[in-house]
Amino acid sequence: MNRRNKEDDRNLPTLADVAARAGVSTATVSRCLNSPAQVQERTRDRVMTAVADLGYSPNFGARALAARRTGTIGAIIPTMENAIFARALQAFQEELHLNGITLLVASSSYRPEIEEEQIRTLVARGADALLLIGHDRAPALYEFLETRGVPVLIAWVFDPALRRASIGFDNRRSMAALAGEVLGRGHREIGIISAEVEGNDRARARVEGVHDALRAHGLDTGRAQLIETTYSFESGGAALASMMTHRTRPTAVICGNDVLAVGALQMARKLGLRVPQDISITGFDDIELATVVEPALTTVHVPHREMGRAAARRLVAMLAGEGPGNSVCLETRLCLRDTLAPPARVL
Amino acid sequence: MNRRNKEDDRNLPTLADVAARAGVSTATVSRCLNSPAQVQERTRDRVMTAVADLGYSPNFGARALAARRTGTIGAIIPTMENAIFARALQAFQEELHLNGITLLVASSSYRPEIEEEQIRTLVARGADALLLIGHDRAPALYEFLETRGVPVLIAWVFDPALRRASIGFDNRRSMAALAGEVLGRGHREIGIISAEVEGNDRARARVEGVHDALRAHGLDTGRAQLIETTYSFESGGAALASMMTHRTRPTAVICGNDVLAVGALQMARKLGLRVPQDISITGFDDIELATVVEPALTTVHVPHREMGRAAARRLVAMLAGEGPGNSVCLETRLCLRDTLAPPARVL
DNA sequence: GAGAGAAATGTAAGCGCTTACATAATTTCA
DNA sequence: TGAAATTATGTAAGCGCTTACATTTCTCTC
Repeated sequence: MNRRNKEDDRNLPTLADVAARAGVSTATVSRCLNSPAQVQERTRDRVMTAVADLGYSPNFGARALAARRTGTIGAIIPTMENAIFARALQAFQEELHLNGITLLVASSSYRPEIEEEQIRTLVARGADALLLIGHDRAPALYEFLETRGVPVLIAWVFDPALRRASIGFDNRRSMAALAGEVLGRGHREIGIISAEVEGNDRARARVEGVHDALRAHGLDTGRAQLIETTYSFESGGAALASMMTHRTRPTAVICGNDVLAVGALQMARKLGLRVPQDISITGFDDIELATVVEPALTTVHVPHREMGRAAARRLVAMLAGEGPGNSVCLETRLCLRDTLAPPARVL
Repeated sequence: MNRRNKEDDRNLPTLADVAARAGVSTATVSRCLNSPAQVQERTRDRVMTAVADLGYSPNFGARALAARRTGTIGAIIPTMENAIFARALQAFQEELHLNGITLLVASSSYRPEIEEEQIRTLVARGADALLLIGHDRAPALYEFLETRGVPVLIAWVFDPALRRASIGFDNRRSMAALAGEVLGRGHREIGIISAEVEGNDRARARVEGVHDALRAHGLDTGRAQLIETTYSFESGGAALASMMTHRTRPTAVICGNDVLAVGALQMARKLGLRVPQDISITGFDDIELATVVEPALTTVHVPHREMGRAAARRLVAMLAGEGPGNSVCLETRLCLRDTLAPPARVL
């Protein structure tokens, strides 16, 4: 037996109330709401009037219980404060909405243990499917999702070697292309400022991309000074400052993302270095910031919005029973702007 | 009778399975999960072992139906692409998570009709409570929420005249303070670039704040040229360009938010105007962009994160049965940086 | 206009949990 | 030591929907 909270004594109308008022069975009302085409127009009108009169709105729990799905999809991203995730998430949500699906959101702050907890939480909260960022996570988690029958789509990465459904871009190849531009301009002393690679396959792939480019130029990967740091302007700045204290100062600093790059850019200025004459700096992502700073940042454009939209469509299809299908690789685009130039002739 | 999707033939363990395995009743299992203190330790251990062995996870619909609450709170914001909303939402979500509550997210794209639809959707999706931005919306919507018994908290604004629970800041007074600084430096030809005020009480209040300041200086409010536009760099730039074609060109342009201000700033540069020597520009919000642009933007700092966190706490309290309580007014802070200076002596 | 087939509607059995109330076990204390 | 008070557990009645299947009603076709 159920009682209602003392302060919640209202009695919301139920399907049965609507049915009674419209003079039909509850099944008919349910059909009016879920597959109107099945119901004769005259009947439907009567029912919809009753719905409106009563101010009826279906009970979510009951519906989810009976239908065995909730019409919600969960997304777990590192943080919404990062514009790229926020932007993709916005597109993702808009597209889900078009399909009558609601978005459950959680964030992991780049912490695997929090992400794991969030995955379990969202599943327990009835997420019919999940969008996750990157492949890196414990196999047990994938097993858990598998046994629960929750379809998962991995975004932000494209790695044909992994068989999971994913939609993203080739972090490694994109970064290699950018690094190729840097090396092609004659830079030999390279610094890399990366997000922490532990549990972050995107960051790792980008670093590897730089290494690929070095190798392609016949250079030793050990030659590039690598600093891993947290995601913020300050960290980017601090990393650059630290690099400049080294015996071999880099002539170009390749950053794992635009935020680190802008932080580095500002620090370079503060240190009296001219960009790009004294030092070149590159980013990754192409957030708005990249074109607002002076000089405009050379970076890699990632179609975040498109990725969010496509991810939503894919998940909807997966829920509709289509198999996971192939992984999708979106194209990135080099944005050669003003922070990259050949190194000064001097040494 | 229910059938499962053909491709979904798994049979997840239920409470009854756990109960059977642990040799207790379903009630005891339920208690172990929801109020463990009520169960003897020995029994609880046995139950938790069974839960782990079976990989049990409660069915969300059933739980929501029986408990008459979902443990989710919905938030509807204009857009996540705006860093200020993303940031507040991130803090909101983190705080909710601490309280075991999951976040449902929807966005309205600043469109009242979409917002209304989203409100109804989130309620139908079982949101136990709602966070909304601003007061402006149809009374029928508030009535709907009232009859459904869904607690609502309004964020981003503080208006003691309205009796709804809210947590925000005084947009009008904050902007009046900033505009006061502008006028105090001798500017008399003022331009205002605002977000569209229709259905946006924050934008309206900010414009009124500028008017307040004008009046306080004994000036006619009609004196300020007002352009309403959409939220983007481009719009801000276009608005500024348009203002500069007027017969009386403003010596200071007060923008409704930082994004418009940065857009205006870049356009000013493009037009060959020096900021702040030829023209002063101010923003509102203090997003990261404000300190990254050159010259750094004079603006109003809004404690977005704090607002998000406090909103979460408040809603949790409301769900716990505490009344709506008083509205909360957070303090903003003037950030006088480099885009504001006295007007050139020439005319 | 009878019979077959299609379309619309009704019947009722769960979905898997929570919790009021009943009952059993344990503790307390005079 | 036994009655009362306290604590732990069990019983079972829903929560409000969806949908398989049964039934009724309509539409053709010959």
